[in-house]
Amino acid sequence: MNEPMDMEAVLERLKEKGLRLTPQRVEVITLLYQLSHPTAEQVYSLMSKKFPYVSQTTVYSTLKMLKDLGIVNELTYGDRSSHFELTQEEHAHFNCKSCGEIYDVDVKDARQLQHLLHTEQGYQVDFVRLEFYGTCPACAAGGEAGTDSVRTAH
Amino acid sequence: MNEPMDMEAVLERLKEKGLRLTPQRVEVITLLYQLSHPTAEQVYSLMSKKFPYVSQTTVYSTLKMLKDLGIVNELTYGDRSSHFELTQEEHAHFNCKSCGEIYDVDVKDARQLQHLLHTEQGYQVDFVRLEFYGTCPACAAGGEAGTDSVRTAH
DNA sequence: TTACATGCAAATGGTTTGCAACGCA
DNA sequence: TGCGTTGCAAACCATTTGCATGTAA
Repeated sequence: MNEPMDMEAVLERLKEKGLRLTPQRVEVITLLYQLSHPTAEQVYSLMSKKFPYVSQTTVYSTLKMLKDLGIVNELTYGDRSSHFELTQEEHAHFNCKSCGEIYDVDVKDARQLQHLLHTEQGYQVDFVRLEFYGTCPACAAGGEAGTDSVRTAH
Repeated sequence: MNEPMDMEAVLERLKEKGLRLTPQRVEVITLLYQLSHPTAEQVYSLMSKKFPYVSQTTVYSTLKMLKDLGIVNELTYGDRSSHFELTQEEHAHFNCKSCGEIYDVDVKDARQLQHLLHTEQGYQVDFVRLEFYGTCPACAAGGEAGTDSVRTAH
């Protein structure tokens, strides 16, 4: 499993960008290293123990800043709130419908992963979600024909 | 590419369940066949042309019913609203960051897909999201130890 | 005549924004 | 002194809910 960049490198990255390493920001980052895919609310709740006067605004803005820098990744599911994780390459998530935990799993061989997850690790896979993000051929061709209009398919 | 079940089969499925084939429901289903991964708002907006007095409530409840029956799949992204599609097996999505379109793509060979998407179809893949849903080994072992508490990881 | 559906309006709740106060560079 | 940062409160907005009305079997 790939590891996220270490915390010192993250703090260094912020300094490079001229961003201040406030106690609140350091604590949000620390919690991201300690927790498994927390929601903003979970980060806020735990921060409140050490910083009673911290605001949700600060937690949200810090998470947004880290996301914009590519340091954290936001995971959205069907439920209301997003989950956050430190960016790592080459991994997938296994979401347990029973306990709700989000597990990081290796994805060296994506094709066989679903099968191997079951036979070797005991995960029962009901559903796989695979999303690609990037630029489509039409847009890459310079068409810049982007529209928000609804298009038919099928 | 796998196709979704045809519309007559969907309507038959509702009848089997004792659900009424109201004009509103038939129109929502029809639009799901005509549109590419629409949001609830897009469905509502287009329905309003044919049914001026349709309510958002009906659109949302119909989409939820279809989702509960496994007929439609809900896709959540970082932006606010969910997108809906008729359920199909063995396919992935390519989300164009330039035009915003969501493309269905084949995923016969998930391992090589990212590479093939680029070399054979011209898609530039920046990011792949792969999510598994199911039951983890601990829960499958009958522990039913599910909690909503935050757990540490890494 | 009863259970299911619809639609209006209000509530919900995660997230964002406006703005004044704060504090490091 | 200036600008980035914080935090309170209000706004935002997709979605859900309460409830009265409508409708089909």
